[in-house]
Amino acid sequence: MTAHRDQLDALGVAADHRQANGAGRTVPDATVARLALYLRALTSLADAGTATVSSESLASAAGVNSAKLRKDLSYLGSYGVRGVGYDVELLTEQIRSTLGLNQNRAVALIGLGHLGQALAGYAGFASRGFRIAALVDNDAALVGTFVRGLAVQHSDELENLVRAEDISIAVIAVPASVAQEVCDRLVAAGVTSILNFAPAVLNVPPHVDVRKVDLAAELQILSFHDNRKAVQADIEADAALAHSNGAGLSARAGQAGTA
Amino acid sequence: MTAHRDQLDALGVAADHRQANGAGRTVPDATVARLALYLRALTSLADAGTATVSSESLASAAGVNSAKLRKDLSYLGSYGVRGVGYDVELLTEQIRSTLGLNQNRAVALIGLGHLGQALAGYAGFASRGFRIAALVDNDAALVGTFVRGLAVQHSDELENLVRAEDISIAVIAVPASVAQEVCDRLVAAGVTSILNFAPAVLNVPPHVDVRKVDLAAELQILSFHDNRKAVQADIEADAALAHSNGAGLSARAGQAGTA
DNA sequence: GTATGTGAAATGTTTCACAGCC
DNA sequence: GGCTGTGAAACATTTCACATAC
Repeated sequence: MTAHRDQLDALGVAADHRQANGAGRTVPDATVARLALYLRALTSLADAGTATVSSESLASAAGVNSAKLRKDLSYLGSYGVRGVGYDVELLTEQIRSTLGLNQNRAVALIGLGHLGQALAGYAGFASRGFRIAALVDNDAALVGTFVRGLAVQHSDELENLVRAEDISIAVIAVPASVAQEVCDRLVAAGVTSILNFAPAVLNVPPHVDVRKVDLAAELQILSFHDNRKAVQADIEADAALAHSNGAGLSARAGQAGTA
Repeated sequence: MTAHRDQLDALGVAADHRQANGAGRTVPDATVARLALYLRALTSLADAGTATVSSESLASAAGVNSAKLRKDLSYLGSYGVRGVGYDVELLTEQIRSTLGLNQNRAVALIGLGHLGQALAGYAGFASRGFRIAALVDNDAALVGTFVRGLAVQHSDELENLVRAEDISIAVIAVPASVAQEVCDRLVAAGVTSILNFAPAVLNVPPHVDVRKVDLAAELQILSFHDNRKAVQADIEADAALAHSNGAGLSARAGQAGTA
């Protein structure tokens, strides 16, 4: 679990050189995660013909508060105009450049079950700076079929494809039982960033980044909050009851869903 | 292993609640997000026949460090035995109860495109405490078809289904353009927790929680770090070069930026 | 007047390190 | 001896509030 933080903080020498893309500072992780949101909001503003936007309205379009947005943008540099706001096009360009999206990065997608097919067809990838350059599966029935104009290749070809297309980012959408094996092969072939949809912990060397999306975990987190709301509602009902008739505890504490 | 700032709710919710457990403790959001991971790790330990586990090995199975794991578990109460470790079954039960998973919650899934189909078929939902109780789409070609044994209903039925099944959690997997409308209807029908896969910001009243999964945003975050690694590699190459022949800038790899 | 950019304060999270218990 | 549970320190993020610039 050596993390990025280490790499980010150990930049010392790097500072000067990185100004190639206009950003001289180190950008906090929490900020990086939101830049993608701002980008999406900016794109829809641009589509609507807006040329300039205030931190207040951009923040609301992205679903954050304006102080946070301004702080975030300040890490990229000073691209707003006081009393006016931000130029939509300029800011879009700055964020794209900070995220490294100006190179239309090639991405490999491993696993073409329903989820993989959904990912392959997801318009957002193409429109937001990524080109799916390789589709790989080990199911003979899928190999050779075309998904969005690209042929599915057999997994034997994985290493060749990664090298031929100079792919550094891969998406894993295979069953958990084979995720680590696929991961190892990707890393050996030169992939350095992985987005993992399999519900499994991937072990990788320190120079490789893994982000994971765990669908069931997301629901469980919601469940926690939902449960809390139900319990809270019960407590309030009890309080009201105690007030009105001096009685005590509700018998349904812990059983949710009544509200 | 890797962790950016832990990503768990980097793009997370707009909610700030704390739950009172049976004992009255509060569980931090960052901890809640990890409980789901621990649960998954515990389940596979149980399947492997392990009865007791140390914080060290559970942490490594879940991909976190052991101090964090112990701190997290301490918010639930004191369920370990010093010198020994944690009882797998007991701890599983405690986490399930904290997350409110002991009621097999009914979930509605709206949108049965590829992503929706993948979600409907995702075994993890059923096995991890959720029952998909309603499938809804507005495409006439899909209505009446069966997905995993459950009939797809027309979206006109949305409100009826939510009420009939007493659904409080919904998953939105529709195009961004109709996401807000679907969301409004869900909320009006009584849904209080939403997992949103559409790349759109949803506006909801304060009593409703939204978590979002933005697939393109995840890739963009990886892209940022990948880009940084490439730049770093350039810097090191330059340094080496400067050492060996006193020259300056490398033109290598084309990763650095946007001239 | 208006809206950005940013120090400083408040809040949240992770890590450390060790007392306490088996 | 080994491992949990937890205060306290270190670190990271968010919010506040206002000086600064247009």
